[in-house]
Amino acid sequence: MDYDPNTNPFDLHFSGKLPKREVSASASKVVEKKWLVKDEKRNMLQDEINRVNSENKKLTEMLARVCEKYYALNNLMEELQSRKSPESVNFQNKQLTGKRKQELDEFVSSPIGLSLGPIENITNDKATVSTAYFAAEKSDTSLTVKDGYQWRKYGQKITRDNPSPRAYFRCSFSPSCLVKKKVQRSAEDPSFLVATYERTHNHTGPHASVSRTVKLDLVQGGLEPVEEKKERGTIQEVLVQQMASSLTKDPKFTAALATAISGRLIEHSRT
DNA sequence: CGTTTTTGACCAGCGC
DNA sequence: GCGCTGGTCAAAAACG
Repeated sequence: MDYDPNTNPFDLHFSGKLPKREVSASASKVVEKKWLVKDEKRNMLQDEINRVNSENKKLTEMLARVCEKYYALNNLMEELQSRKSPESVNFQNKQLTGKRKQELDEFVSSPIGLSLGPIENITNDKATVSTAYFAAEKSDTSLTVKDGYQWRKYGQKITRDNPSPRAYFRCSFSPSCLVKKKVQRSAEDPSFLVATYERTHNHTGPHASVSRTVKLDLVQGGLEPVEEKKERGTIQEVLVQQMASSLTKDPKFTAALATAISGRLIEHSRT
């Protein structure tokens, strides 16, 4: 969308040939004139770049708004769908022996989630349970996960088969929102935080800078290539896919990408 | 001063 | 009943 019909490659060709010409007295005047023309053209181009730049900004904002609406709609769809089909997902769940085994299997075999975070939903009449995995610094002991919602911590426990504690959170948006989550470092790979969500929010989705957090996690977090255990390889792979899918569906990331691309185009057109 | 976090106490479920 | 475990409560402390 940044193609500009007014942009003329003339300048480049001209300047490229300049040094090779023999310079006579009359020719130098011609060159001088051409330089003036070039200056004028450069100014015009600069104006044009500025105009396109501001246009890009507006388009980016529009895109962000559209994506935000899409995101909200997507959340709603997700909620409706999870209310509809309780049995199919539950089947697999009941066959498993322990809670923790279930958690792991769920992670390894599950399809990629629809939106940022949840990989799989398990629904019954009482509650919706979903699990999400976040990359985290090993040194970070806070057990907080930036998923865009606001949480109030109400407990912390040491569990039997995991050296790191489990933290319990409630959604603090409103007392009527009954969503809870548990966050604990993965026993298999301590560079992940495992967040387990119960029920669905009865209010609008996250407004915080989720995409920025995800970007940060990608930079800081455990996405360096790891090639040790088989299990870990699978976990890494799924996480990468999940994040990729999350990012492409995240409006703010899309907007940021658009801005970045337009920035690059402008930069390119300057050279 | 209101909100959030911390943390030990308490409770419920389960197996023995 | 008893002990173990996971989940929650609530008073005190910390925070903004």
